[in-house]
Amino acid sequence: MRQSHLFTKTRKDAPKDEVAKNAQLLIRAGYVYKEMAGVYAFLPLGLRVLNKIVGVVRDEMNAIGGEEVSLTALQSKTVWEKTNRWSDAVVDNWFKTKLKSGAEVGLGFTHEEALTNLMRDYVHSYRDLPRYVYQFQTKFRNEERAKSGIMRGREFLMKDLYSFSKNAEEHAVFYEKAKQAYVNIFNTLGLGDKTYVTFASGGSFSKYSHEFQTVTEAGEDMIYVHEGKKIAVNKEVLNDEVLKDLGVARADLVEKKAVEVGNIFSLGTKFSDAFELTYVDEKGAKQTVVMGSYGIGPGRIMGTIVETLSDANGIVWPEAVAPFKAHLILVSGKDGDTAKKEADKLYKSLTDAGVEVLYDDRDLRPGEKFADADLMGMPYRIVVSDKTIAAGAHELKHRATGKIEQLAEKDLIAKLKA
RNA sequence: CGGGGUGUGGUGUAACGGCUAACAUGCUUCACUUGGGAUGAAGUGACUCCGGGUUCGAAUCCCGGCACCCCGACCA
Repeated sequence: MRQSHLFTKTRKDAPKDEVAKNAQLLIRAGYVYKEMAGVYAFLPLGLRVLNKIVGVVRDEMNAIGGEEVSLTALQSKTVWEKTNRWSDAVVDNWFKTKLKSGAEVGLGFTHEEALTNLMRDYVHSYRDLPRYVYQFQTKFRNEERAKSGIMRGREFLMKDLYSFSKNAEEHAVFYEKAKQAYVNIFNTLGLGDKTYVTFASGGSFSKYSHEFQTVTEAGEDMIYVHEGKKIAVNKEVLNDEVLKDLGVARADLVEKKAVEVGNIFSLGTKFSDAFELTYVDEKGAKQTVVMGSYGIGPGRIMGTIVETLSDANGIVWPEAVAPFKAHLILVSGKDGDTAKKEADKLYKSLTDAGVEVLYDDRDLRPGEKFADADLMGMPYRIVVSDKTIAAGAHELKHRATGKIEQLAEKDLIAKLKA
């Protein structure tokens, strides 16, 4: 993409009402726009990042047998009354509104009820199970206080998968697969080193649930990390019994601030009981479906990546989520034409080779372009100038390390294609 | 929801109750420049969040509202 075709621009100053680093950088670099507190629009670059994250998550969900759907944001009162979660006394962050008819509807903050209700139409026999159904959907939560930029909003994208299994054993097998899939996701997204499988409260159907917590000062949770085992315990469940279960000593745990980027939860038969989601087994006996839920927030992950990986000059995207792999910078020479022709040519060669390139073809001085490139954070920066032409090699700079390489065109393309 | 704070050109800031609301940046035009947000010139752009009040006079003081930020609580 030619940068001259991008309607967003970078800015030197962050708006004064943003304190969170993720929001400051994402707004300055033109990735997001703040509509109101806790509500952000994704601009062309930001949407590309979000979609990259979604793609990584989708691949892993499909790999463990997920089937993607898209449920509705509008939710009917009657469905939620079956679990008593329509009540404002029980759930205090509903966004509720009314149809013209006067009927009450809510904007979904999660979808256990909706999907369990839906699945009754399709699950009748043991032959229909297990099923793993997921979606990427905008959730609405009327938080009393939005904060931390895009990391805790009132409207946000979430991947939620729900598992429907015949029994606890079958559920447990999938639960472990989902846990591993989440580990894979955070490794691919560049957060693996800082993300810990964290033991948290399990509710009434299992002893523990598992959160995926990424260590960052921008987080809201306090966790106790065991580096050796690469696990952690949420402060809310830290006690002697838990330590014994995990086989760790309190002295080996280090307290850290972290943000919950994903969580997996065994639901047991809580929802299947409420909706009478049952099936008939091989012997003709009626059984209740055993469920689990598995959430992950792509927008929150995007904010977490910015919080944890950016530096003084701006954002540093991991390759898996960068909107473009490379940022091609044209430095106009004295005649203003030679370098442009060369950069145009390289841009075409790279895009023809399938490399995602943002081409800064704007008529600006080099300093401004370099500053923009650092701020926007593509993994690789290529410069084409009279200097590089004279040297007969392209200059490739790694955003994360600052390392600079001189490469012939074919080597450059081969490297970026990889 | 409790507590604290802030609302001034697009953005960041300034202005004692008193001159035509200032500076920087952005944007437009011209010149110059082209490896780290250069330089010069000329322009553009604000009912000082909204509504009331006090005063000869309000960006400034008072009351109400709205918005935003921070701390805490909450986060099924």
